[in-house]
Amino acid sequence: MVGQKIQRQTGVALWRQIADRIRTSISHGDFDETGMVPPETTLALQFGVNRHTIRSALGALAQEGIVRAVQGRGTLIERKERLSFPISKRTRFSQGIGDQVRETRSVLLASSEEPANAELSGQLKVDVGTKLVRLETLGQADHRPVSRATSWFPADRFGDIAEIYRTTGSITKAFRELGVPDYVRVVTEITATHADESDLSDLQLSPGAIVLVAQALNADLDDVPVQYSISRFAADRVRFTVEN
Amino acid sequence: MVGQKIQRQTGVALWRQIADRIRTSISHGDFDETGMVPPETTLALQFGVNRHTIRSALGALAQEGIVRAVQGRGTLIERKERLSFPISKRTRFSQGIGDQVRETRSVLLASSEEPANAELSGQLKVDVGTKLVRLETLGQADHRPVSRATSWFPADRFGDIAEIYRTTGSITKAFRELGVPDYVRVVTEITATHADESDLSDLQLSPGAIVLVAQALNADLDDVPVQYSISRFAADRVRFTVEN
DNA sequence: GAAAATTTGTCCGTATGTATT
DNA sequence: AAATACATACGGACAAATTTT
Repeated sequence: MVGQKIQRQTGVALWRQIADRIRTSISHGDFDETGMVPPETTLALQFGVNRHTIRSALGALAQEGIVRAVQGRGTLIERKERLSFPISKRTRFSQGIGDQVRETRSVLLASSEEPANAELSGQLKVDVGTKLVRLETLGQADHRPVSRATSWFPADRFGDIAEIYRTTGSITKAFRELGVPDYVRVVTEITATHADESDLSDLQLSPGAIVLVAQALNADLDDVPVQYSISRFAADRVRFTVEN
Repeated sequence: MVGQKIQRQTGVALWRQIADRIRTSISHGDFDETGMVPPETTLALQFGVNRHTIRSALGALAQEGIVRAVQGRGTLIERKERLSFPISKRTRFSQGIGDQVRETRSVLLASSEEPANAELSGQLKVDVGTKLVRLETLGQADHRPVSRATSWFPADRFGDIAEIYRTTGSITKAFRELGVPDYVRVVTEITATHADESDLSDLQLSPGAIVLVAQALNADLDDVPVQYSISRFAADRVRFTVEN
């Protein structure tokens, strides 16, 4: 918690910087002994700001459901979560975090058909204009959203994948039904950026939050690309682990 | 460039959000045809803000050395960088990005000895209190800082690593001189957070920027841990790629 | 070369958000 | 709760430099 100073006049309000730092500390387990955030006056002293500013920060965290202020007692930590997502040859959403949460679920938000543009054709190794199925999905762990993904599949092989996914809630099962018994992760690209508007609503984030973006390519056992996806994770809820 | 809307009253100033988006577009190659950013009036219309707000955003990017405004002509793109860092069994700083830049260099910022705490002892598989060498290093590509790392090594095997690293500028070479001909990446954990004060100065970032944090464990060929490191990368300058 | 159009630079003022006291 | 100071964002107007016509 200590260490870095708060920056003024940077385009990022003090209350937001402090909220981000406290959120990180909570997910880091810094306050696990008491289960509470330090008193507002203590935080104000630590961060070198006025207590009002601390209250703005804690108010934002309360809005996110991370803390709950109780008059006379203090500010209780309601939730601290940072799921670990393994990235490997056999990366799958539900299996990877299955042992960290009670229930994982995938929800189909939307689906459509669209022609491959330059980027998609390059990734999936199809001609530009080839028909693709696009799925918009939401990954949940214990009823809380953790990832929002857009996936593309060649329509000739996987034209019905939306319907199968809707009923099974699993890409792996949908692939199996469509004649792909197994698939492997070819490459994953990881970047980070600020949350955009749809991240905010889909992942239930507060504005200014950070999202980890994973662009992944999956191929069948003959090395033919079957899925290209762009997944966005709430950075303060997940961590990627690459094991070699 | 299009897509997400700009968020108001979120604690993150509009000019900062816009600067982040333009920076991403530049590194994405969106303006490669002209080598210039669109005119301020065009951007103002696109983002739905006043031209002055666009000027604040472009001013921040000019401060970073990414663009340069020329009266009467437009705003020229000076530099577009997003280095790709491969993460694999044989991950090394200089080799991985060697083909993307002309020159890579590592600089030793500081070194010290310290006893292993609970976390470090768990990672390096040594007893708590075991003497470790800590190195603070800065990775540069073409004279621009890209990563800032803190590394720990067991002092019994690598007591002199600081001195050797200072002269060679390479962990790989230092290991070799100290009897470790080769080493492999065991695991890498990736998270993202806001830049802290030392990130800002070491990586020459503007406040509010995002850093990708990679916690890595390296082991020798007998699977004995030799290095645990926490590296911080400017998120808008790098991308991690995991190839399976 | 001259005029027009385009684009960045600077100035004024006003309203709102942020942070402190 | 209120007063104060500063940062942020907007709107308009004009100047200066460059490109286009």
